[in-house]
Amino acid sequence: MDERKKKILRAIVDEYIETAEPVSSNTIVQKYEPNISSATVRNDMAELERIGFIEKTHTSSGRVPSAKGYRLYVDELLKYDDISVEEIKYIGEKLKTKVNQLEDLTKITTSTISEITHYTTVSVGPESSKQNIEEIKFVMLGSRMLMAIIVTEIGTIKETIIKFDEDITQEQVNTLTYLFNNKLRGKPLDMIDKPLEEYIFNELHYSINIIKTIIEEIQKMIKNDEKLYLEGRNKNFDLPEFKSLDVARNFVNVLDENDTMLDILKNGVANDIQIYIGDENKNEELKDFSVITFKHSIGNKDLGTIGIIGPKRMNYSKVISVMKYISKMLNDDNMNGKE
Amino acid sequence: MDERKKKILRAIVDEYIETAEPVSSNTIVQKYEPNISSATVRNDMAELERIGFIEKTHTSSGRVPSAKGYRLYVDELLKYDDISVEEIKYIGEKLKTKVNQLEDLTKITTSTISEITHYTTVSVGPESSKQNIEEIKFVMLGSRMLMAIIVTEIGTIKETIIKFDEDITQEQVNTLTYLFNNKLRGKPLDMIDKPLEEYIFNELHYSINIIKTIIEEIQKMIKNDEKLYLEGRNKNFDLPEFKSLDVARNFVNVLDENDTMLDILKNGVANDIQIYIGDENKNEELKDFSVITFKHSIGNKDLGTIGIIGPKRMNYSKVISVMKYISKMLNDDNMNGKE
DNA sequence: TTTTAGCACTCTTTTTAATTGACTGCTAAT
DNA sequence: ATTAGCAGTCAATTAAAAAGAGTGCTAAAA
Repeated sequence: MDERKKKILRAIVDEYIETAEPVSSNTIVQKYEPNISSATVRNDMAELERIGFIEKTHTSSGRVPSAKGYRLYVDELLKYDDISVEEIKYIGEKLKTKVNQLEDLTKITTSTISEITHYTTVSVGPESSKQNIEEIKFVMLGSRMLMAIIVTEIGTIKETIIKFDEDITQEQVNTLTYLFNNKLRGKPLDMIDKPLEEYIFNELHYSINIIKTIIEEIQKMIKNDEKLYLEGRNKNFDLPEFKSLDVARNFVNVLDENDTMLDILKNGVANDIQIYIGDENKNEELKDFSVITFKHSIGNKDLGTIGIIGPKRMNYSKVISVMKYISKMLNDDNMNGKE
Repeated sequence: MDERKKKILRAIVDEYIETAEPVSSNTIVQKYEPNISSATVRNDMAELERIGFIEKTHTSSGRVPSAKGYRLYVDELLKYDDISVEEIKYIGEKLKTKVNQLEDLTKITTSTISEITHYTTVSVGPESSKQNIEEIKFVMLGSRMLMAIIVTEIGTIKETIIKFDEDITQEQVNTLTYLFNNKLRGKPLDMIDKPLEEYIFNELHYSINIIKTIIEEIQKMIKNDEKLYLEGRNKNFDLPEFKSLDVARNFVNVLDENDTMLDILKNGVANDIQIYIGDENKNEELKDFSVITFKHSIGNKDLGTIGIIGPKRMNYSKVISVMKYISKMLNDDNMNGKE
């Protein structure tokens, strides 16, 4: 494929991303390649169509990129520096926000990306159950109520309120705290399970209900933690592809049964951007969308994975530029700043 | 206004709520009043229009209810028992869910209402800043990190993580705990303010930064608590009125600048249902919608306010029935069950 | 050999006109 | 007081015509 055809393909994708309308040979000449004639463009377009990079919607329409076309565009034709000074400033402001919790940073990052790219953005925090426990604290909030606080080795804090049907004493709480820490320090969160319940019960012979409740509530909290965080849900509704009821419905469905998105996000590879275009998504309902995921981190602390979902003609250049830039910022800040 | 006219008006509103189409005299005869002729209905409709309860969309169209018509319908023509056995069952199931936090109960109630009525539902918890403090606990999570836990007199628990730029000792934390409790027990949450900061500083002469940070973070948490909780945002999009771009846009806007909804919810009167039909809403953007709010409670514990927003032709009967029923359930449960 | 002007052809979109259908309001009869 | 029946109105639907935006191909020019 010669250089001119590549330029034309890029022009077609760029134009289609901008307008969502099939691109005609004339448009290419006027906006991208003023030195060749539309007939020449037409010849090249015929060839590009033959080898499968572009398609027609009907006999006499302009061309739209095919899945293969988008793929080539993303892999070879794209420069990732599509970010303005204003945007850099804005990102800087947002990332300055002081957060007390790693999760909050992920949320801020998520909403920043959504605001700049205008696409729906989802995220999950770092996988809770694999994190190692540094310390567990139990704080009595009443004779039948406890708060469990777990500090992990990477510094995240998880807490939950636990209520009992019977009284518990400070002394019991102290013993429980000692025993939990003794057994769990340095171990991953998913060590809090049924066998642990039996172990603790055998050691203490306290009311099995209290021990059971504690373990169950902590498990519930860990599971709750893996919830999808979602920002900019309705941003997409302005897009022309959402005039199709089918497309809109699929979109809403995919976000609702959030297992789908969770699966995709969990597939992320550390510090690597993954791009799934249309059919490349495993889920049938995503066939009209592209998903870009990025598992971000500070140093080697996993920060969870962010995913952007938009139409196949999403602005790949902008999205990927912003992701790369934010990732860089997070790591730079870490180098200069706080511990 | 005679009995027959009232029946016809009710029929028109009911029919319009169901179909969203102007109601013709023939429809009334066929579905509601088989023993009178359509000409008679037409005569009555002309009169109902003259006195302002119904309107035409054009010369030869059927009638739709006017704001005044809805008002009469809601005030006088409606029975509030529009709830099926399945729905009662479903509500029962949902309300059985064990919760550790009052806020979670509000969330469950909110989502239940949204699921049954198919309308977008919003809620706020009980006004935090007026709640009285029962106890404050500070738990050290590291030499520069603290968790503040506040238990209020009505039993809600609020907690936040606080990070410092300098070290703090367990002894300092103990003193702070004593001082905070001494000063604040029995006082409302909004007593945690600038004057308190000065008082504590004068007593202790600890690093002003630490004291300042603690107070600010707690204030931030309290403020955060007043966030709108929103369920079923896109339920409305299937309704025919949302085909109008203007209506859809207004709806999205109102929910986004959530101050509007917060204001409305805060206007609630304990255990009373408020209904705002179309123009009765203060906010211009709500002119095509109706909002129904209900400030619910268990015994005399305020549980916050729930609001339902839907088209003017919303199913008032169902919405209000469900609200009343849930309110009853909550209070009955409380009588029989747990403390 | 590559590029281009030009024209016929195709398909969609827009515009216009004609028809149908759902109502009401009124009049005259019951 | 009610109702049958019919003329009149407007919106919605259907049909037909015109306009417009493209392409592909051919033959000439570079």
